[in-house]
Amino acid sequence: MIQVFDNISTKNRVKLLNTLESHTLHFNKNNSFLPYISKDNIIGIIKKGYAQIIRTDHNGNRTIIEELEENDLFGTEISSLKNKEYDIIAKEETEVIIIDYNTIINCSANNKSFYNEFTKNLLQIFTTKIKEKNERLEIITKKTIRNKLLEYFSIMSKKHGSKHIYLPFTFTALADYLAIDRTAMSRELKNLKDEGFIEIKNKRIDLLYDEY
Amino acid sequence: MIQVFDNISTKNRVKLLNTLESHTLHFNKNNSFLPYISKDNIIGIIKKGYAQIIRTDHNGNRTIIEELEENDLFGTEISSLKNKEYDIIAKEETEVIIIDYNTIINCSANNKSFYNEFTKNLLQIFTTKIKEKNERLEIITKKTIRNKLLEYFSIMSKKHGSKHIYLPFTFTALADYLAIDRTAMSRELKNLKDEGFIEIKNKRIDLLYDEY
DNA sequence: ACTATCTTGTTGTAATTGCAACATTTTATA
DNA sequence: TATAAAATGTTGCAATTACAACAAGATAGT
Repeated sequence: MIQVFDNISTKNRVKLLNTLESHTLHFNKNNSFLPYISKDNIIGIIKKGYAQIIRTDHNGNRTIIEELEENDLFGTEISSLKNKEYDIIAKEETEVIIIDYNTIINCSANNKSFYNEFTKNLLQIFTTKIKEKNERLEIITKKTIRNKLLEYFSIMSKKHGSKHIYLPFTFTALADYLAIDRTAMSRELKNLKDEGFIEIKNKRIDLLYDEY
Repeated sequence: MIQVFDNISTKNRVKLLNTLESHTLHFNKNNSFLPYISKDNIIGIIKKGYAQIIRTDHNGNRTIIEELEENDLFGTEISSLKNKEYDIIAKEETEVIIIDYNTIINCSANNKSFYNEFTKNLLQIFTTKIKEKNERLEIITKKTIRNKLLEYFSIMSKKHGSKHIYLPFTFTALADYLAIDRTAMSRELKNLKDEGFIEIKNKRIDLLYDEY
């Protein structure tokens, strides 16, 4: 997977960050980014450390929306950043690079290769993000829990070319991803097992059918 | 809203399209694009005309996913293009520019301003797309029809700074957008009216509450 | 202006789902 | 390793929702 600074030398990275008038913030464990990010239209890059985008709904339930590791990018969920439900929390000592999105767009460094590499990298990262969101929409727009699960299985199965699906996260997180109640999902998974469509061993789901 | 060829002169546009080894396809009314697009990893631009991305579900119900007008872009819903449920249909005489996505990324025209403008335009278009998808996810992940509607109203209201919302499409299309049954939505809209939360006049919805 | 097609509103009903409450197990962390 | 926190599985039940089947109104195409 492409990352923001791919094909940009360490030396040029410094030049790039100067050109883009970036600044770096430091956060200690469990500190929130948001109070220190004034503008909404920014891109953040995790320079070092590890953070999480957290959402707290009106019932007080907290969900991890995204895990941010070194070189990961945040801020494209732009409409979300000013949304009071969201917060970004450093889970360890973390350094963050903040760049004004308008500077990226209006910057006149078109003749610098490091700048053009950077925008190309962004382009690819964004393309991937769009694909991921399409995928999730594809799944969530199915009307029943069963069909959401089957669509999810189908996509995962195609992606890895296998009928053995290894859940990349917990079942609780899967329910969040599918935007359904965890216990209702649990019930439906049991139904699928009982009807002989799937088998579940820990985080591995085996598909026992050919097509759906 | 930014378009793909903004800030690129007609002359440079020709150079750009050569550099990117693009080719142009012509379609008559009601013709499908897909049989003529071999690769999956492409970007299409509507040069002239008008087309629709259509989805046909397993029940045979057809939904318009997106309307494509001059200079509009398709193909970022990349995972969708090879999905058999989807089709793109010319609704009138239409010309389409096809560009291999890999050519855009691997192209070595970094020194050409028209190329850099183009990638910057793409960047902005993609950012907008990501925002739109986030917005929809934000809405669809709400658990009840009522909350989906209220979230939609809230976003539309903020976006236009008004409590008068003008539906940009039909109620049928709104139900599709929210991924809910149309008649169930209709019932819930009636409830919201009866409880004094909203008023509806044609395609205009007035919000009678302050916050939700 | 006529006709076919699309949109909208309504209602009954069965099926699906969210929620609450709980017991267990697993995983983190002091 | 002890203890707290998070994940999992289960079940009953009330609330929500999809679906089917209409009727009536609006819109578009010829």
